Amino acid sequence: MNIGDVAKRTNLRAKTIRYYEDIGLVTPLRDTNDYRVFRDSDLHKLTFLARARALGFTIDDCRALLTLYEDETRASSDVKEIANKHLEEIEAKIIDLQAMHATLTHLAQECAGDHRPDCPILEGLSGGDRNPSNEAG
Amino acid sequence: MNIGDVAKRTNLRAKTIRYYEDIGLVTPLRDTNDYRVFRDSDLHKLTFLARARALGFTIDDCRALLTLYEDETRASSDVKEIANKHLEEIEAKIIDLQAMHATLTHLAQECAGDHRPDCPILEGLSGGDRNPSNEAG
DNA sequence: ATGCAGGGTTCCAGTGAGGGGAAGGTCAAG
DNA sequence: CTTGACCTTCCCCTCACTGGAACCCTGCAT
Repeated sequence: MNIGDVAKRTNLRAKTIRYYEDIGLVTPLRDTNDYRVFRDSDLHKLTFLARARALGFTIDDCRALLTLYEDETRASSDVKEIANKHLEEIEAKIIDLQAMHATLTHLAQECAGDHRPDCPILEGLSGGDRNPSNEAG
Repeated sequence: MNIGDVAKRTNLRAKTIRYYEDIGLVTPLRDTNDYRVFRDSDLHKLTFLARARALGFTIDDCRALLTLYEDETRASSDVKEIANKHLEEIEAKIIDLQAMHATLTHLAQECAGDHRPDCPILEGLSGGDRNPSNEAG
């Protein structure tokens, strides 16, 4: 199978697949014309990678997960550890974003949003009343 | 004021402040020894930038906000528009992260996490049962 | 045989928002 | 005069790709 077909089946872009080969995540064969030739096993790996990336795992995590995926003697605890670590990072990001959202919503609510220059958003950013992040770091 | 003092007061790193000068967000004066000399107005700008960045605004948004901040004849609607656009982006990110979190939590819950190789997480990633992202794109 | 569209290949450069670190100049204190 | 803490510029590195140039290959119609 050529790279274009693999791209369609995995919903990855050809560029991305080449990149994944570059960094050693997959190693397709080569035809006599230098075209990449993907076996079923390559397709499985790339599908796996696409799903792991869609869940937000870093490439490094994906590499580790792929190694575990291919290791029949793995311990599921190793997989779960990676997953739990990632879950914690996701939670931290959500909390950060929710804090930003709350602060910015508060500021935006107080802003008239008309032709006048008075703007509580700018006042808040310039250090006016409330602290958008942490003042005492 | 030298860059180190400004860094302490703004909670920005010296590297970041130099970068902000590089991309034209601030333009401190220079002493005879080439040291940057920051005026109060520079300090205000950098404080503003630090807060805006802490709220997740991109550098481009920060530049626009800073321009509005300095423009006494601005319309607050221009500020609010940037803020609302950013709020939407934050909301979209939160939704994405929550979806990832839900899927991964579900997979992790079903994983024993012991010495055995059986792992619903890996099965889910390899395309086993549920779709982690969108199957029909 | 030729033309062309639509694959494929490599390589280089850029993204955002800085970070790391080298090599060197400057300043205040002892 | 030396030490250590500053400051300067410069260049490469990050992460996970993306875009584009320049070129080769394939299949089909003419």
